[in-house]
Amino acid sequence: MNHLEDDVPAVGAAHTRPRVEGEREEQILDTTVRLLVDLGYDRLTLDAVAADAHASKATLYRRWRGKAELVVDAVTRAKRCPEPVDVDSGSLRGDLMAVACNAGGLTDDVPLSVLAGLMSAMHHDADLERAFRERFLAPRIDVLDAVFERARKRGEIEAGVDIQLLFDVLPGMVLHRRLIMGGSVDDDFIARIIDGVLLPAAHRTEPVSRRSTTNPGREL
Amino acid sequence: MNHLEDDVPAVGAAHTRPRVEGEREEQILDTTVRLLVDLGYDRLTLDAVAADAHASKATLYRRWRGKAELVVDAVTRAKRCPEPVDVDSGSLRGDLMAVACNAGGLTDDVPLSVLAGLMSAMHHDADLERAFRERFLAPRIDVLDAVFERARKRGEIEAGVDIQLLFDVLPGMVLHRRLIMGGSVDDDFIARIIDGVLLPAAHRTEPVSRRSTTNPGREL
Amino acid sequence: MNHLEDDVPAVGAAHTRPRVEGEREEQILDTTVRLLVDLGYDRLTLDAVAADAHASKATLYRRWRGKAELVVDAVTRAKRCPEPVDVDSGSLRGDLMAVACNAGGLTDDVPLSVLAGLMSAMHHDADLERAFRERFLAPRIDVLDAVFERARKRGEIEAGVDIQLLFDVLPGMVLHRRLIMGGSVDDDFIARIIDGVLLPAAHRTEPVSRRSTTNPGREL
Amino acid sequence: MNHLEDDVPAVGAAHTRPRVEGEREEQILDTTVRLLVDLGYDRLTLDAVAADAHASKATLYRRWRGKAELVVDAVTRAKRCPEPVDVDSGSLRGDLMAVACNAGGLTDDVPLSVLAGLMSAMHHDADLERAFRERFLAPRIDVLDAVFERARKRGEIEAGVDIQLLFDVLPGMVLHRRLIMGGSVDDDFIARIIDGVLLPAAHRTEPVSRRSTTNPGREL
DNA sequence: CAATAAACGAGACGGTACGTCGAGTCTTCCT
DNA sequence: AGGAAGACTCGACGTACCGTCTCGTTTATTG
Repeated sequence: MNHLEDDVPAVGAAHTRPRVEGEREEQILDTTVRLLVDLGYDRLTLDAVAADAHASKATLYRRWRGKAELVVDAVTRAKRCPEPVDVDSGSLRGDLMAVACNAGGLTDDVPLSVLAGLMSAMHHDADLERAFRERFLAPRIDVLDAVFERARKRGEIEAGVDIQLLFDVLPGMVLHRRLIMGGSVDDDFIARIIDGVLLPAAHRTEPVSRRSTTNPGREL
Repeated sequence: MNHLEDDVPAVGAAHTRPRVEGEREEQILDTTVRLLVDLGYDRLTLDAVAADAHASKATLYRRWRGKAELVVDAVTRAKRCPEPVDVDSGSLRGDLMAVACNAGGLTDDVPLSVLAGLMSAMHHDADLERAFRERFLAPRIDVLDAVFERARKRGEIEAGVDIQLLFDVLPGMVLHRRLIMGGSVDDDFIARIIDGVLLPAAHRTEPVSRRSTTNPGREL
Repeated sequence: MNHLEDDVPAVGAAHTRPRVEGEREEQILDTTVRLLVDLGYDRLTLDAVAADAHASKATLYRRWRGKAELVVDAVTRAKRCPEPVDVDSGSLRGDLMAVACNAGGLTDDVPLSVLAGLMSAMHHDADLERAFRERFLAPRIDVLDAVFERARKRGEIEAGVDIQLLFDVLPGMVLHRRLIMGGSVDDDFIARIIDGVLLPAAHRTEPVSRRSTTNPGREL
Repeated sequence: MNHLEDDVPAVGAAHTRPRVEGEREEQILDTTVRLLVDLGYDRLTLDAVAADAHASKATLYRRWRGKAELVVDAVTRAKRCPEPVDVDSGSLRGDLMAVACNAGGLTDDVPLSVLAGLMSAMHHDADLERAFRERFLAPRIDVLDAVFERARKRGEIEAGVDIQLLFDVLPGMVLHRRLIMGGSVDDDFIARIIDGVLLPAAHRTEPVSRRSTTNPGREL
């Protein structure tokens, strides 16, 4: 799966006919995202993308390995699907709110519902999973990692706290609320997660004892 | 879609020929689960189920509206897919461990990968979503609700804590770890979630201050 | 295929519930003929017959071996499908007209279009072919044979004429006109066949010479 | 149903890949005819044709509306199903023998058994009937018409004789003998029809008297 | 006159073919 | 030279019908 790597330089583009270098590719990706929003992942067909983007299916398969890769690329690179941006607000809470609620964050509708469609495909397609991980996940992971690292340096995270564990809290809860429980996720819900779950876990002074599982008594 | 509703108990059962009432239906569901584990949701075909269960496709479509419904029913009712059981261990921690790690809990492989396959289908099929919600989700939600309610009565959950928020923590983080991050989830990971995130959020004595932010929005 | 033989005595029939003896059987056959006329042979389904006649499919298959046999029996025995009757009018021409144009003759619509449907099935089903031959064909052949035999005795058929050959003329031409050419067949057409083809062939005084096939000269 | 009309000649033909234009189509038709001979019309399945011709069912349904249309086209155009040829032998008898006994004539096995299978379908499908009539029937009718016309000009057909009536004699009697009576038809039988029935009807000098009937109807 | 066995309606079942649709590959034609 | 157009193979889909089967009921005949 090396199709997704060759990010064409987009050489100023032709004047009359939009070749598939850069400009043309974005049109296809935008079409894909638009159809994706309208139809959902599994009702999206490559024939529809081809017809709608006035592209040939051969062109699509020349650039992308298949539906899943195209969608990953579309969700990653399309104009309306911005990259997450890391903003140093000076506090862990502010950083998390910024990451989660800005464009490219967890409150966006498109990536989440697309995620649902890709999940099953990823399980059986290593290339797709790698592409998804590298192109969609990695930037988001990097941003969140940076946020937690800054917080650790600021002393906002207690010493014994496992940052890897904190990592799953925000995206995991949002995912569950949206995809499983079918609820809506807005900035307020994000704030409640941060204030009610994440920060308490980051701040806890006395580590919870793990003495016994069956009859731990009252103090845990 | 009322196929999933008519749960014919068929306790008396036929003596000679195993009609699809009860016994036969379970065979089909078990076959479905087996193929599901082997192939995954999207590589599962109804032709394969029919052939493997020595059933006719017509029979499958007579009972279930399609692949998604069959899978929901299979994951819900097949013998190897047990219902979650609520065990009162005497403590919130013990209850959560029991709920998450026992059969039918969050560490089972089958339901999670199936979940991934169903998610996209659910978005466009209200009947399927309802069936999934009522048959798969509801019992699990009920158990978790009961666990939290007992904990609240025991005083294990602080007064101002939003239990609805705590609800998403465990399944959400497991979901994220398994489906998005691709990690494995074992009892230890569950324990770390409970001890490191959930219980601190339930216990927190002083609400986290909200003064330290550069971009607080409207006092969120 | 012995189902078609047991022509039930129809013992006065019951008073309340119409068993499949005699009376009930005729209802089914009549339903069959009605649907046959409406739908044609290949669009007729046994489910439809069963539903329409308020009979069980099991009942149908208990009496008849399948669709083809049922249809043969229906066309043969239904009230609206009378047997051909042999009338001695005193002349070959009169007899032929009577046989062809009366009820049960060649101008009836039902048997001919049903014939079309049965033909292909007969080729691969010896039982069906036998049933068709014995029940539908035999009585018609017998009548026609009798007609020609009487004509021969009367001297209406020349000495050297092959009666077996004459036999095919009338039904064959009607069949061709109706099924292949798509034309309609009425009494006048029958008369033209008889007068223009059959009787000349029966009367011919000088047998046609068979000298040469490629260059026979003018006289043949 | 215009699939059967666009007879792409594709004389130039591709040099590398045999598209379905022309060459590929013929392969499918030949496969169809071969299976048709082996299995008969009603045991022929499009799945078998597709598998045997290494074609996709989608391709079959893209070109033909269904089994019946495919078969009509196959019987009409396949290499082993030649068109009837009109040979002027100099006499009516010679012409008829040539038409009936040569390739594409009435003694061929394929068309007749196929005919039986198509008949019922034609009754309910106007498109199919039209296609069959135009593609299969028309050339055969034309040839026979030409034969009779030449005979009329030669004076081999008496003045008052209805040629349209003569038309049905040969194919009708063959049809009846083959499909209904289940007999075999060889060149000798054809000759007997011609000599014993058709030519006497064409030659008759004195119209058959109509006085000898007890039930003459309205002077028919 | 009740008990019993046969025959019934209803309709689910396994099987097979149907006709449709989407994925991914390939060729032709056009710019 | 490279893209649009679209036909191709493959295979799963969901539907329809056939002929078989079981169920529970009704009927006609026995004990």
